[in-house]
This record gives sequence, C-alpha cells and structure tokens, in this order.
Amino acid sequence: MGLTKTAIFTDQDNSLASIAKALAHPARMAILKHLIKQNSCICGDLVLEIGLAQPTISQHLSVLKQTGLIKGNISGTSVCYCIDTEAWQEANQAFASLFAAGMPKTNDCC
Amino acid sequence: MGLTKTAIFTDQDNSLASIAKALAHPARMAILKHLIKQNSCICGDLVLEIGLAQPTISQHLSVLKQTGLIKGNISGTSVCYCIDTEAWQEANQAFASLFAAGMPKTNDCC
DNA sequence: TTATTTTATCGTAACATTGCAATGTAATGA
DNA sequence: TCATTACATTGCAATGTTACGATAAAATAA
Repeated sequence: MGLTKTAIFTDQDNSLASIAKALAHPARMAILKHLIKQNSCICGDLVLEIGLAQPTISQHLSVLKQTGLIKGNISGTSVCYCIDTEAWQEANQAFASLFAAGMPKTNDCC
Repeated sequence: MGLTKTAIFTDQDNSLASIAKALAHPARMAILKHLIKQNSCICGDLVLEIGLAQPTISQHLSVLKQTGLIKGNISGTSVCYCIDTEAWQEANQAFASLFAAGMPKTNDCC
C-alpha cells in the first residue's frame, strides 16, 4: 500500500518516527551539521556546500522546518535558517530515552 | 529521480541517516520498544502486539536486522529477536554527538 | 510420512521520496 | 519602473516504501 497505518500506533511512536524520518537523509544531516557549525546559514550557502540543486535543498529545508527542527527568518532577499533549540532539545531527550531504555539491563537474549 | 545521491555525502552522514531511516517508522519503533520491554521476543508475539500482518512485521524486522540494530536466533520453528547491544550503543553515541553539537553554544540565531 | 506451526519470500498495488528544470514571488538596487 | 537576487513552488520522471495475500521453507508433532 505504501501508506503507513498511523492510527494503530501510539502518539509517541508516531512522533519519534517522524523526527527520525526528518533525520533519515544524508543531505538533511549535512544541512543540520552546517547550520550547527555556522550557527545560522542561508540557503545559497547550502547549495554551494552540498552538491544539490537549489530546489532540492529548498525542499529538504522545508522538511526540516515542518518537523520543527529548524526555523527560518527572512532577511532581505535571503533567508536565515537555524536550529530550533527548543525542538532540538526535545528531540535529543526523546532519543536519549529510547536508547537508554534499550541499554543492557541484563544482556543480549537468545 | 527518487535516488539518493549517496556519493556526494560523507560516510558519517550516510551512516547516521541510514540508522535514522531504520527508526523512521512507528511500527519499527514499536517493535524495538517491545523487544526492549520483553528483553527478547518472537515474531508471532509482535504480530499480535502490533496490528500488522505477519509478512509486514517480518519485513520490518528484516530492516532492523539489516541495519544491525537487532539480531535473531532461530529457536525451533520460531525466531527469537533481540536488541544488538553493541550496535545499539554505537547508534546511541552517534545520535548523542549529533544532538550535543547542536545544543545552544550561543543561542538561536536570527 | 504427513500434518502443523512459524517465519521468510515473492508478487503486486498504492502511495511516498528524491531530484531537477521551469517558473513564480518578494525584496532590493539601479 | 525594471532588472536582479534569493528562495519557494510546481510539475514531472525515476525510484523507494509500505502493506498484504499467496506461497515457500524448515522444524516439530502426530
């Protein structure tokens, strides 16, 4: 079907999965890292930095923005994107909890 | 095109993105949580626990297994799956680094 | 051997994602 | 006003994902 059955899962699982989905592309990973390094960045820089066309970068930025991980402010003709620190910390905590829960309380099974 | 241009990204970005991709579906999130809670689990249990057909669960398990996050041991006619603690810790560390890097060294830009 | 049980694989339908060229839009500068 | 600059949107083509029915495969039970 190609359609995820969102309704049968918990809100938490849907939410975590959707953050993971935003992180699930190397271009978006590279964008985030660049934003972190520059502590702000405009789209044009990213097109040069990463080797993808401008519409493609714009689309990836849109995905990150919709998930809430970044935000953008218009500044003249360009746009200044940056990490949304609040959402970033929430995401951090959500993943930290998940990973912590899976740490070897006992050991590998089987 | 629908084809990720893997070659133009760093190995690290590709690797992190591919782990994120494995986590990027609520069913797989639910499977991981169940494995963690039960500290081992057979496929049949998951089919009952999560509301998806057996082939679908099997496919999700296959994705998690290929990424290395879980491993499975045959035990009679059934298969016992569990978290691969080594890979799990590596994934934990990789994400922890990413999130730590993005923490407010200064503040939101713009 | 012949069921039965449990999981994997195949085939396929219905979407979703990725990438880019072309084009639109909004602010600035001449 | 008219270009220019910097992004966003639209519209596709190519490919990937999700889900399930049907069926295979492998171990156990009768």
